[in-house]
This record gives sequence, C-alpha cells and structure tokens, in this order.
Amino acid sequence: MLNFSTSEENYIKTIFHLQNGQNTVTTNALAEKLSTRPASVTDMMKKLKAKKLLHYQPYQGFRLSNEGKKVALDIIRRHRLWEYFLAEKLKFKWDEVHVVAEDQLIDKLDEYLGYPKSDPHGDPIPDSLGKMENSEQINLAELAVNKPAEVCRVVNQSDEMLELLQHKKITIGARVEIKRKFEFDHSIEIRLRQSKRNSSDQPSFSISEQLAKNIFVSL
Amino acid sequence: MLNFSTSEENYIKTIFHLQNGQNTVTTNALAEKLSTRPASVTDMMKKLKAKKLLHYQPYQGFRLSNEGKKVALDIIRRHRLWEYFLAEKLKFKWDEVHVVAEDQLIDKLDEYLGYPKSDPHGDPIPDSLGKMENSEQINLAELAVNKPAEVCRVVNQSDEMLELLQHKKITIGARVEIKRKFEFDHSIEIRLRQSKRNSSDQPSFSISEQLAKNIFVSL
DNA sequence: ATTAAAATTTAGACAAATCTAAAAAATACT
DNA sequence: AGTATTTTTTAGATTTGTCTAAATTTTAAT
Ligand SMILES: [Mn+2]
Ligand SMILES: [Mn+2]
Ligand SMILES: [Mn+2]
Ligand SMILES: [Mn+2]
Repeated sequence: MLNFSTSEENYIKTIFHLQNGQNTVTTNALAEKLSTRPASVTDMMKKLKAKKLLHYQPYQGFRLSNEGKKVALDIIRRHRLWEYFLAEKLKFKWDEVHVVAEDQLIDKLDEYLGYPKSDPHGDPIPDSLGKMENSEQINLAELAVNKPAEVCRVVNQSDEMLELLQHKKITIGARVEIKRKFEFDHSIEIRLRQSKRNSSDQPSFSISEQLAKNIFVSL
Repeated sequence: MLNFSTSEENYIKTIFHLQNGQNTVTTNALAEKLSTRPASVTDMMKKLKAKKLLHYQPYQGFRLSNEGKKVALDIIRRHRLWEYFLAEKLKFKWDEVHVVAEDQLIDKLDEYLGYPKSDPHGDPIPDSLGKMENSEQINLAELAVNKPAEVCRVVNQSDEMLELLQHKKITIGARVEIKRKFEFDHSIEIRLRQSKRNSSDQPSFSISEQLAKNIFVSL
C-alpha cells in the first residue's frame, strides 16, 4: 500500500465516516467536518480521484473506492490502537485521548516506562526539565588491557555500523575486555562475556580502531 | 515552548549533534547529514535565526542559542523515549528502532496490547487485514424499558458531548437500564449500575433524546 | 418556466519546504 | 599577490496544501 500525507489521510478517514449509510458525501459536509473550505475539498478530491482512492464526478459528490476503503480501515486501525494504548497503558481518561498534547503524552510515557536513564543505544535520555546526565564513559579504544567493562554506548548509528556490530554480536550491556592492542594498525583483540556472572567465555576476536572509537564503555 | 514543524525539528536536532565539541556548524556539513542541499540549509537557517533558535551570520556558520538547545533536548528526549518504548515494550531489536516502518510498528503494538477488539470509545478496531467486526449494538433511545444493557459506544465525540457524558458519569462499560420514557420530548429516565454485580444502585436521572441517540448499548 | 438561493468548482494567490543554476564570498594554492 | 577551488548565498522554480473571490452548476421557490 502506498504512502499518504497526513492531510490525505485526514480526508480519507473523514470521508469513510461520513459515507456510512449515505452513498455519497458532499463537498460542504466534508469541508465542515474538516474545518476547511469547500474549494480546498474540491482540490483534494481531484487528487484522491487521480490516485484512484475515490469515485468522483464534479457536482455529484464522492465516495471511497474499494482501495480507498482499505486505506481508510488501515488509518482507523492505527488511530484506534493508539487510543487504546493511551487509555489502557498511559492511563489517559477515555474522553481525553482525542486531544492529548505531545508534552503531556511524553511525560506519561516517561512515567509508564519507569523514567529510563538511557535509550537502547545507550544514549542518555534528558528528563522533563532538559537535564541530561552523562556518566563517565570511556572510549573502547582507550580502555586498558585486561580491564573488564560494559558496553554502554554506540556513537555512530549508521546502518553499516549497526550491521557490523550485530555480526560481531556486540550489544549494549555486554561485558567486554581487551586482551591485546596492536601498534601497527591500532586494532584491538577483545573478548565478550555473556553477563556479569562468569559464564562461558566466548573466543576472542579483533576489531578495527575505527570500530573501537565508536564504542563507549563504563567500568 | 512554541511548536515546530517536523522539518524544523530535524534541523534543530541535527545541529545539536553536530555542534558537540565544535563551536560552529557549517552549511555543507548540515546539508550532508540531512541529505539535502546547501541552499535549503541556508533557507532554513534564516528561518531558525528569525525564531531566535540559533546564532547565524552569513558565511560564518551557526550554533544553537540557549533557547535552541532547550528545544533540541526536548526533541531528543521524545526521540529516545520512543526508542526505549519500541525496544523494551514492543520488542524491536536495538538496532532496528531507527527504521521501524509504520505497518510493522502497528502490528507489534496490536500484539503488545493483546489484540483489543475496540477502542476506549467502544469503536471497533479493524484487524491487520482490515476486517472490522460490528457487534449488534442498539441505540439507547430504542432500548426497551427495564431491560439492562451495557454502554458500548459513543458516536458523537465532540468536546461538548464528552463533557456532558463525564458530568452524567456515563462511561463505556457502564450498566444502564431505562426506567421510563417520556412521550412529550422523548427524554428518558435511566439508572446506572456500578458493574455487572448488583452493587449499590445510583439514583435515576433523565437524559435528552439527543444524548440518548448518540449512545449505543449491547445486551 | 423564471428567478432566487445554495452548492460546487475554477482562477489566482500564498506560505512552507524543497530544488537547480548562477552569483558572491571565503579559502587554498602557486 | 593573483588565481583557482571550495563554500555559501541568492534568484527563480516547483510541489503541496491552503485560502478568497468570482464563475458555474444544481436545487428550490415562486
Ligand atoms: Mn480519535
Ligand atoms: Mn538512540
Ligand atoms: Mn534514532
Ligand atoms: Mn475512538
């Protein structure tokens, strides 16, 4: 299914609701519902007709095509699942979920998540006042040999970087220890451990200086 | 704090990251990072300067003002909290959260919420194939006297309507029974019960035909 | 059947965000 | 210093979504 703009989605969703029962929707009714002007509605109807989302003959009103109805149901599904989430998980009142403001939502989400200190990449999350703690993290390239540490942050988050990390199985929270440093190309040999408990060690392997410089650890 | 467009927010967030350490950010660096053209960057810089979000003299590079930094931190907070939510609750891998597509997200959300059948207003939620069940709901205005039923849907969801419902304490899931119907104005006298168990009855009260017509119940 | 009113569409304009191509300024290089 | 290169800005278009005002079509009323 193609991708539609917020504006197009609004029109589609609203037509779906208005045409319930009635077989066509009028320009004025739609303009009224969307708090916009009839001329704007006509403009958009031409666009949606061109995209085959609705049937429309000038002066004759319009109704969604089957394709348009499919899109509408997808939009409605999204909308209602989010409303359910807001009410059920974030504890908004059922009559508030329509008009939740971004700031309010984020604060409730923060509360719901238990005020996490850092995101999945290890990046610190600012609190509601904008304060962001940066704990003492050191670059993996500068970690001393044989000093166990924990991967806590990955700076470069390009696809290429993340692909490499996944392949090497380096994840946030993993325990890591440098076994050797090579002067020639500044590559380092490291060993990962499953968890803090001394479970089965993995074999050691080497990573480039470039990769190491993008990984931060805490002791 | 004012409201900014998605585009403005992208610029602000990216400048924040780029200026870490450096004291100014260059036009080309920003264009590169945003995959846009230098000319577009200059255009936006004029706009953000006008809004006092950054310091900028032509040809001299730019940096966020204190106000701009505040906005950036707010954006970063939102972004990272959502990433945390995606990873922790919706179980996306930590290296997937950057590029989650809408469809995927919604399906995971659906799963996480336990495939709810209807939203907080009682509106049915279509499944991932677009199927939407409409259970036999009857209009409260047409419910027989002394026949207990459950409020399952509210059609008109205007602020005015929701305000009235809240005042009358009529909520989705509430048990309701019509005690009398008045022919004169078609108003009805109803009584609510706390739950399905026969707990303490509330006193009965009357509602207008107009309100009743917007409420649907199931038996 | 005319005329009046209402609904709808067209014409033309505007703001936001982007682009290409050309001009201007800053830097780098003999 | 004088020229070449790079960086940045301006000028002018384009796309999307909106608007007002005027024209057109449909519907309602005499
Ligand atoms: Mn809603
Ligand atoms: Mn992140
Ligand atoms: Mn991200
Ligand atoms: Mn709803």
